[in-house]
Amino acid sequence: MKPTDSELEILHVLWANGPSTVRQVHEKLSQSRDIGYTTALKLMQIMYEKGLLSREEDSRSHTYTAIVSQEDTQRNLVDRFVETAFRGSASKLVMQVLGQHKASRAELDEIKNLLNDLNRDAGRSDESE
Amino acid sequence: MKPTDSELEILHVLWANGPSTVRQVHEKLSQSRDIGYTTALKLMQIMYEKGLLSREEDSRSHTYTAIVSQEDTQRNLVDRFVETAFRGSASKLVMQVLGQHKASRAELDEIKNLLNDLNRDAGRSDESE
DNA sequence: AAACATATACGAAGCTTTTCGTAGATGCAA
DNA sequence: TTGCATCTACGAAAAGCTTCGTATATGTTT
Repeated sequence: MKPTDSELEILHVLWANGPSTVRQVHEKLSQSRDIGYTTALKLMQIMYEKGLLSREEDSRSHTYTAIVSQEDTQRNLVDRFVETAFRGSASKLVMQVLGQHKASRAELDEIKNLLNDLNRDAGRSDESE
Repeated sequence: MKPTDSELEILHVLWANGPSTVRQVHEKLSQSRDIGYTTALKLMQIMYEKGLLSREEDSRSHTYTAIVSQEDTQRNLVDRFVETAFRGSASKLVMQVLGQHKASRAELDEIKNLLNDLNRDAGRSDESE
């Protein structure tokens, strides 16, 4: 189930802040763009119907929680994106991202470390061919 | 101008094969999914109106060409994607992609080389802060 | 020339996404 | 208890995407 861009905004708020009411989510969203309260409400209701969110009915308002995890969601999104935008070539995507976005040295080091591990694995499987 | 998923399919065909008629594009698309001829035609007409494609009117049919380059398009898509899916963190995206997709040793080496260059740059700008 | 194959143009239906207005319920305050 | 603030529910409009049917033009074949 692919969340839309608006739904993704809401998921990010819930992932960052944990279970929240519509009001809380709306306040966060308002910081970065113009959006009506009932718009946020409607979005979250739809996401509830879709099974993206769960909710607990408190006395007056509802508290919503993201059911889908950030990890799973991002993995799915990446899969689709690699497919549609890069015809399945993940390494092309990586090259593109690294080329056009700045990263701190710490981040680059982190990526390098991961890369070293992967390189060992690739080496192993290459030898077996 | 963000191409839709369907439009991206067509762009990929044109990028790979060069200027093509609707029939040629439709035949390529048919290999991977069910799509009517007039559907492909309509999509390409819309893309022409949007300025994504140019066309040359031959005697009987039209020959379409991608106006937007693959590089520019992918750069734009990556920008949007980093923003919406990873809240602007390009390195998170890279880590995610590297973790979940296999790459050959050659590809990994290529990425590593790029990374070394970037690391030098990051080092330089770090020192100036 | 008549019939046929194949091209484009066009309109429109069906769906999804985003947005908001309005109505009705409910807790709280005066 | 009456009214105010605030909540949910609901409907619906506007826009964009995808799809295809039908009409019409135009080469090609017989």
